[in-house]
Amino acid sequence: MAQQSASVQLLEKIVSLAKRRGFVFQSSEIYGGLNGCWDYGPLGVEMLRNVKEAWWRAMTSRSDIEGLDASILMHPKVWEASGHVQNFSDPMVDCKSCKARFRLDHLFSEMSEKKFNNILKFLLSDIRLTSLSPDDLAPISLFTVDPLLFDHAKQVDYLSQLMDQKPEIFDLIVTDDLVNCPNCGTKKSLTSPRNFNLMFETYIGPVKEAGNEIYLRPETAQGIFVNVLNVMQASRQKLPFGIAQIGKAFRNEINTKNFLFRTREFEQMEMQFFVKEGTDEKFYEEWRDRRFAWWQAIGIPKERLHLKPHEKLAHYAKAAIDIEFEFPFGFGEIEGIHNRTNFDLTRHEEFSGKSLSVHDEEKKEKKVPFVIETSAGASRGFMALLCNGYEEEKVGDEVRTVMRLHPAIAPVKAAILPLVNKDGMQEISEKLEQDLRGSMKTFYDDSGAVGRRYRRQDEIGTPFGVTIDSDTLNDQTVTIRERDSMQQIRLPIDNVKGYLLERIGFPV
RNA sequence: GCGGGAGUAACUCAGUUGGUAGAGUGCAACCUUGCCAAGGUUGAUGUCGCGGGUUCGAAUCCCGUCUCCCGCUCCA
Repeated sequence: MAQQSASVQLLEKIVSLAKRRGFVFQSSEIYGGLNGCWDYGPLGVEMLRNVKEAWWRAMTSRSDIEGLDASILMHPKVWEASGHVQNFSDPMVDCKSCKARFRLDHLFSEMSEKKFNNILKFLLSDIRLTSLSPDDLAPISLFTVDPLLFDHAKQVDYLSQLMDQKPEIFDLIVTDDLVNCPNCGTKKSLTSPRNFNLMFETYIGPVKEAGNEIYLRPETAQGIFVNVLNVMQASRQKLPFGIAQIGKAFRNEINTKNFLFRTREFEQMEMQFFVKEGTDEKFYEEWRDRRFAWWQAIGIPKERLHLKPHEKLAHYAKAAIDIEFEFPFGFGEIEGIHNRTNFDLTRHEEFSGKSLSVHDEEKKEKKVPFVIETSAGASRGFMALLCNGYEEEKVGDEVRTVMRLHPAIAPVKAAILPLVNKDGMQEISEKLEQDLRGSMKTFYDDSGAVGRRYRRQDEIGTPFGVTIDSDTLNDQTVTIRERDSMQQIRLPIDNVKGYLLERIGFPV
């Protein structure tokens, strides 16, 4: 077997630690697991809650952002309006010979121009194409007649759409040898285009029958859009203002991958900021910078973050940029900032028949607001923080595994440790732990050597160790040992709570 | 979905031509220790991923299947 790369080993170490120490378990493990699904264990759930809490505070501590928690199941028309029914599915074809699978539009965009043009000619001339109307063919003939209108990408899109709707046309092209498998080159081996819908479908009500299909939301944003006027009126907000929401979303990915990074069920932290048209670009830049700074505030160094603008924009977006984190497998998106324009609200107006425009007092007109979206992955952010924090550090001749988490993010804030188990040190420690417990997540441990206990805490990212020793018995002071530096300071036991609370606060 | 690798204790992994399941770490208890995982004693933990098959007998051979990792593919 080829030697595993260091990055693979690193990810496996993190996964192993996550399991061993109770951050993340595989879903349904005793049944052999479920592909791409993970459970958060005792430490993981604390940490995930901290990530979400940090985000929630950063958002809703502002006077111009309100919170919301919309339901996962929504009216099916929402997903028609959002474009997911149409765009969230890709027509795919398989090669019956080599079993490779291709997206239909990729098939067209990657073939030679000559071959592509042959297909266009075929469509315009073949008399067997009875299901194609003159309207269907008009865009193609337009492209063919006028070279100025010849836009390859547009034609590819158009052809893909056409053949998605009328797969029998694609079959004819295959039969006539106008397209073969780009992978193995076999002729007449491609299947009809089939739709792969990435939305999870289920049924509302106990009876599974046509007409009551419903989707699990593939993104949380739409719950915000359909509620924009409710929130605005209830909270008496004016433009510009935002709505923040944290919740699960579901995508039936073809492949899951890379631990928590690509899963079918994931949690988003989204804030949609509604602005007047014309101010959208300013707010887009402002939120991009603010969000980029936030990830740094919760402990990710700038060097491990990238801002990556989208080259191809989604159907709804005017501008889009990803914040990427340097995972062991490479840079991957942890948040997207999009200028969604007025696309979503306008579409919901069309599909619902209800006005979603907002009255502008200054201009005396009603207009549909523009939307700047910040959409962060809670699960991905969680994983990024684990990967970022994990470090094997040389201390003397030994290796110390330490999880460098921001104190606000760390699942356990302080470990309370009697240096040894005698002279009443345990009793004092237990009393201190009781006292701190109401204010922060603590852990009491009196087993084995103190060094071992420190190291155990290092591995789960506990930022502080409070040790009760023989001096405590005389002068009521304790030592506080800091995780990253391993340095200790001495404090009166009565000041411990105040000191810790100050250090573990959430960044704003 | 295709191809490659893997799955044995909580973790990392041994396990010979098929013959009663192993190590290290960890965990628990007690002792020792008195500030950075290394001392002593004792102890617990296994559907050998799952399901079939071959066999007197399967962790081991065969078939199927699930999961994880890698590469394609996919990721509006």
